[in-house]
Amino acid sequence: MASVKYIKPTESELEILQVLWARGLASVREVHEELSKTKEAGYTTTLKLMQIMHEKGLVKRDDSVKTHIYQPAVSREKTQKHLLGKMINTLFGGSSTQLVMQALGNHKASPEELDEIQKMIDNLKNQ
Amino acid sequence: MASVKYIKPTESELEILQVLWARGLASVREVHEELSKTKEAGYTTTLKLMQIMHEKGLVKRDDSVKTHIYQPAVSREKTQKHLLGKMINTLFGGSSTQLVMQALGNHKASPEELDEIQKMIDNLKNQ
DNA sequence: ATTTGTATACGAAATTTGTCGTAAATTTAT
DNA sequence: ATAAATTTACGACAAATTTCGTATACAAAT
Repeated sequence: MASVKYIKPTESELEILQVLWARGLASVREVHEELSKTKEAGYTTTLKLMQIMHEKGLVKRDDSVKTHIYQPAVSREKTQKHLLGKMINTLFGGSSTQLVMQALGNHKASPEELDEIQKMIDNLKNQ
Repeated sequence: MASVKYIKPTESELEILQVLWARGLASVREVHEELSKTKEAGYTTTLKLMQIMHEKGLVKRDDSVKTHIYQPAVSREKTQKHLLGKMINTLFGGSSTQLVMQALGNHKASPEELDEIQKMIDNLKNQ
């Protein structure tokens, strides 16, 4: 059982992963254009970050062509699970309920979304 | 309107804040003892971190006595709100519902807690 | 063929974070 | 009063993160 160590993405790496998760595949240029919308950064900075992410195993890439094509090597769900778990521990005293209440209170959800959550709660109760 | 810039606590700083939030007041020694239960670190490391936190304005302290007494200068709620908001944006594509679903799915909540959440949802709906 | 543009590779610097050793001050114990 | 223990102050270092300049390779355009 070769346990694969979880690699915690940094803040900047998460921004890049966001783009890759949304698009599936992307070149450095494409990722950089996307990030530029909300952030000031040089092209080579993005390039370097993505190269490091490749070394770490956070992304895969096809470098058989001149313009390398990257894709995520870690799933969005697993990353969410890890970081959420950590946040629940270090910020909400281990109580996921506290986190949920805080999230619902501060960040408006639509009635449809609330319905969805309610359904999930019903499911959890009937187990 | 002198806008006060929000200071993002680091991982280690959050651990210290956790202790201070729980106790209200504490000396470096007390914080360090608490942290030692789950973590290996030297006393002066904790001291240094808390001094830096004081410079940053994350904690207040009474240094009129030999053993300085620290207390949090930022509220747990505000810190939760900030970091949660950031996580929703960088990891859940801006959807608090996604985060809530993920949290409920992965981190078991008791029936009582589920009731509590349900009540909150009902409230939000009737607005 | 030469120029222009785009891409990667690489090294290096600046920052941040976490770590700890040592000195100085002060309190407590002998 | 002296020694031992505790505490703060301070500097320095190592690792991680982020940034960018420059060199090199290669493709496309002229």
